Amino acid sequence: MKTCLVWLHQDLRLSDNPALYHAAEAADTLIPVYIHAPQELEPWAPGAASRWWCHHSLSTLQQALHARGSRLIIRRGASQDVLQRLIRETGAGAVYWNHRYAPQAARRDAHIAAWLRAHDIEVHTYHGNLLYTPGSVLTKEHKPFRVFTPFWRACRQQGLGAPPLPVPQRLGECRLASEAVEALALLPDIPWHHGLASSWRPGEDNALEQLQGFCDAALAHYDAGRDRPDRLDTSRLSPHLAFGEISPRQVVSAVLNAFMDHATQGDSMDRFLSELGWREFAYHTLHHFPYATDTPLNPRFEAFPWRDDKALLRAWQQGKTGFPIIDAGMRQLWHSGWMHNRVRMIVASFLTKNGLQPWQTGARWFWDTLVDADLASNSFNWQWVAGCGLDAAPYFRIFNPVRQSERFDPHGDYLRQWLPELAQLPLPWLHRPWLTPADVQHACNVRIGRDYPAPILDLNSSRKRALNLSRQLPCVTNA
DNA sequence: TGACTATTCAC
DNA sequence: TGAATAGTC
Repeated sequence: MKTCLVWLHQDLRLSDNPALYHAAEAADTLIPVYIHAPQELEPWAPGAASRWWCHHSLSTLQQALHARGSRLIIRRGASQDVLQRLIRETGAGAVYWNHRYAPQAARRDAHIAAWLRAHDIEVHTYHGNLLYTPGSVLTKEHKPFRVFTPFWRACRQQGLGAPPLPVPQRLGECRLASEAVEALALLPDIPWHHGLASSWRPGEDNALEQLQGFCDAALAHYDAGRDRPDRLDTSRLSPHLAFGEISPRQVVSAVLNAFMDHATQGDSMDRFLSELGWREFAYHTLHHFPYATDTPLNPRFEAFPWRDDKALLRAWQQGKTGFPIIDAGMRQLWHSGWMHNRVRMIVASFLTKNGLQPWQTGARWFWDTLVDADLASNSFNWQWVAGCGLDAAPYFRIFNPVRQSERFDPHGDYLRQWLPELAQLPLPWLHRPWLTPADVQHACNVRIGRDYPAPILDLNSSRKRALNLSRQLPCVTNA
């Protein structure tokens, strides 16, 4: 009789879950375990929005396992202690899991794997949440790629991987006691989660449904639609991927099927796949440079004179900067735990370049407020915008929030959705309310400076300031 | 996966 | 006078 533990974490799914699948093949008795140990992930323990999602994701996984006669065993405490206790209680001889890549988690897992093996417990680990194994995609000089395009080309040359695994046929019974999900106290005390609940449906079944809906509708014109925050043309799979309710292999597989079945443009498919490629690039980068969560990948930026402006930061966080596209994005984030990717770039450029606030500050706010908060992607993308990341936006690429707003929200629908106080403003002014003539303001029942803030900074001079500071960065040769 | 500015060319 | 283009940060 062989008893196997499956140590689940950010792979809260039954399908295409290699750890679960292979454990089910090998085990007479299978015990799926989730260990709540946020203290082990500090200083990057999950933020408030993530905890909300986690609560619901665990609940649905619990139900899904229950429906198949199994049970999710939830425990709290130090991971090693919990595993040790479970092994003693059950006589388990093997532990299965899918790799975690956040530096703190990866270190802990490596330590625990060594400890288990030293105690003659089998350890089986899998790369179930990535398409390519971090560390396995290298340049000819066996160094990490620092530019996306050749990285992704090298990945694609390896193929898109094996087809997804099915849900294991036989999970078997599990009679251990579990803590209730509620005992983990993941839900916020303030009634902040109403916005999240009305925006999202966590869980594996919903993730698969979301994927199929995207492939049937928006994927065909993704190349053009993806940049429009006023439309629902992105996949919105990010939180499902972040919690492993769906695997990137399943996403790839569905996208390829859609391409075969209907006339999805190759451009759109390649563009969408390359977004998964950026996700891979971020994970591989964090694998090679685990300090990248807090330290610029380009050492020139260690000397950058970031400012500390609490008032500016607060205005940005609250969506009260006076720039509609910034404020709409930040309010969308606060309300729904998510922001359109185009808008993420705009608000990040605004905070770091116009506002000169450190990218780490912005990354931390996103970490706490995003339901899709993902340490690899979040750190990587903030570094990218700030100009200190790999294959980063050059320092001179500074978004103008008004131009971006006009280009990507041409009818102002996105702005009106999130800024009701401006909803009556007609079009040229909606993107630049501070220039609205007094009589128009009066007719539209809004007074700028009273009902909606005047701009907290000057775009022109702050842009020049950022350019000057960037130009002055010392040259550090990157041997 | 920018924006700004000067310059040119067609009215 | 405005669109298109090139050069610069």
